[in-house]
Amino acid sequence: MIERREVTIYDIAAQLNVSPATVSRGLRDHPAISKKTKKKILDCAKKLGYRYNAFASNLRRRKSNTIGVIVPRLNSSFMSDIIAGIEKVTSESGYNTIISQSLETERKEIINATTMYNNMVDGLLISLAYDSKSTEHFKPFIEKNIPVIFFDRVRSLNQCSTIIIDNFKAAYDITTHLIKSGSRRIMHIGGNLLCNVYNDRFNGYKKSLADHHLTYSPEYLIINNLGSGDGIEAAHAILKMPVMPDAVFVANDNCAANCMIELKKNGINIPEEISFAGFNNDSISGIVEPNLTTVDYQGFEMGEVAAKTLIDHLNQTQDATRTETIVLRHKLIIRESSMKSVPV
Amino acid sequence: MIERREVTIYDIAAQLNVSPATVSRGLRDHPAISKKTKKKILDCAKKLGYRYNAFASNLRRRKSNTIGVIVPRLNSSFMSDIIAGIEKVTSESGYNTIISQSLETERKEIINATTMYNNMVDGLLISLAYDSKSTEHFKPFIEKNIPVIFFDRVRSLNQCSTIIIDNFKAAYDITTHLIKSGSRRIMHIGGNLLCNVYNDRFNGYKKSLADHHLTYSPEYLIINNLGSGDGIEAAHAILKMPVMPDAVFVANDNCAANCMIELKKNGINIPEEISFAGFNNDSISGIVEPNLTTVDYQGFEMGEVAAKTLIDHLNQTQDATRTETIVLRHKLIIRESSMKSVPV
DNA sequence: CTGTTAGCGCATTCAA
DNA sequence: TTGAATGCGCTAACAG
Repeated sequence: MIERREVTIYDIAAQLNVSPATVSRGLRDHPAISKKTKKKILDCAKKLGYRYNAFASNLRRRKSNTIGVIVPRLNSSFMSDIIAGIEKVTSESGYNTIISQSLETERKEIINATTMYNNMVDGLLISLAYDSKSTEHFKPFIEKNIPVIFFDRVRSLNQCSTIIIDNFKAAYDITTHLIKSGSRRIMHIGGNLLCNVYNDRFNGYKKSLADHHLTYSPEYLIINNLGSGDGIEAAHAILKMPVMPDAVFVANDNCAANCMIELKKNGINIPEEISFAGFNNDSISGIVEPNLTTVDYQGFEMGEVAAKTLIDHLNQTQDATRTETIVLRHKLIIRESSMKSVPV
Repeated sequence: MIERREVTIYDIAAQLNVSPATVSRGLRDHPAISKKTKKKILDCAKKLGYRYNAFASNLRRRKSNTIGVIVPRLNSSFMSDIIAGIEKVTSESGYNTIISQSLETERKEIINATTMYNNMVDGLLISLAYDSKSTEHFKPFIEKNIPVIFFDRVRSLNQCSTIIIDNFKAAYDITTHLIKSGSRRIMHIGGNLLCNVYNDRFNGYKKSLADHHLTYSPEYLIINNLGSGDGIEAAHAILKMPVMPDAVFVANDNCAANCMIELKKNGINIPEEISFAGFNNDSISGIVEPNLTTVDYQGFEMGEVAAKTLIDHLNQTQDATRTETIVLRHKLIIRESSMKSVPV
């Protein structure tokens, strides 16, 4: 592999008998350069096969013009929407975006955060890993005044804004809906309670039970990773219960759908015997039969808002310490899986 | 915002009365540095709040230690698996990974490729956008001897390896299966035929028809974007046909499931009246009723193989021009959606 | 095992 | 409107 030196602004400058400074300015469309020289420079750059060296520029300017994004996984349509929303805003504002996934482990989250720190992202958008407990890895950012914004899976941290939905209320409402539809023994399948999202959903569920004079029973609680397999396992656990629940509120659609299907396969009538409700309005919720009652919230919008908030922080040279919590709206989608024929 | 100078290896060197070179080496765990000095350096670095400046290093070394990945969308579980596979391999080999999505447009693909080029990725892994026709944006990489590897959605290009599955054969086999199960009027819903993946599937389908003495009829072909909505639209198109097909082979599961459900809602019996087959073995295929016959191929493995191939290219200083085409295995998953009760 | 030295390519201040 | 000069922070010869 022949390692030739890169074509630089010096090469262009030499060709054109101008100074490197002029070339630098011309390339970046600086106002104080005449149209004519600008054109000459651009043409020559193309001719020589010049490529802009982002490292040199970043090193010199001590910033990267890049926003870092860390998410637990990229594989849900919800996350993908969020990222599309983020990218829309950042690219419109002239930022690059680098994305990485923690695969739900704190270990990888820390590595990713460190890499981003060393690559001098101008700001960080993050949705936390399942088992992420520490916030140490964000300290360096905060100390250097690099804004960190949490979305969806958040942790409260001074100096950090957060973008969320009202998981408590959504869970409260969906549980209430199940109760109003005639269910009394309502079970919950949730995720790790260290995670705000699942903790809030769990608490909303409990509160609704309490407000409707139903006793919460820990036997009707399953905490798992909310994957497809977990849904199937949960179904078998339910089948073995001495008294089965008459409704299940699951903290995500994928797990809910898998659990429901497995129960159906085992002869349970949905929703007559057991009603179901999920969360996220994944496309699967409209495919599974009966269609799944769920909570809809807009990932794309969440991404946009997170990115906008970050860019606002970046632009306000002062008052960068202001912290906000933005709560986006959600809505209940009632479908057949929770429509018991039994009247209230 | 107070802009203080960064803590550098010089600061550490000064504190410790050693040379910057020693610090540089100590930090990077160079073998020729005594344990003791190494420890001193690490401690001091921590004390001063030193951060490694990746730009300076990259600038100096003229490489980034980073692999770029461009995919059409991040939102399928299949893509997410691929990326997880890629990340596994690259991170084990000490590379960073930057991911971006083209959102199925050539425009964004070009922008992303250029950004990666300017950020001096050491190699590029790419799955093409739906409407990507040009290959101009890869030329600069090839000229600079930066390996570009295509996976799944590929285009043949000198100097570029490709990782694919045998879409032709998979489609051929699945069509043959539909025929053997008693279907005669087999329809195909596919994606943009500019894309190898969809083109091959279409041709495999046609070939199987021909080999089994069935005539291919363009009226039984729908080309769309294979989204959920497209599946529903296709269902309505089918309902309006003077003679409905008795089987549909769809180029992805999501579209297939949506189409099938919509037909069911309109009173069509699946698979008795119309059999269905999809592609990808998405989780949706095991949820929809009847479960969807499909083609399984391992995204994770594809990601791993793509990344390994790339890293091989990077490591072989010579013979970097060798190009390979790797075909991964796939397998048919036969489920109820294609099990007509009608015997052959 | 450690130090000296000289850039990597660009942006920016100051001067013209 | 342009040029000269300097340094961002690190690494890799080469020389001890």
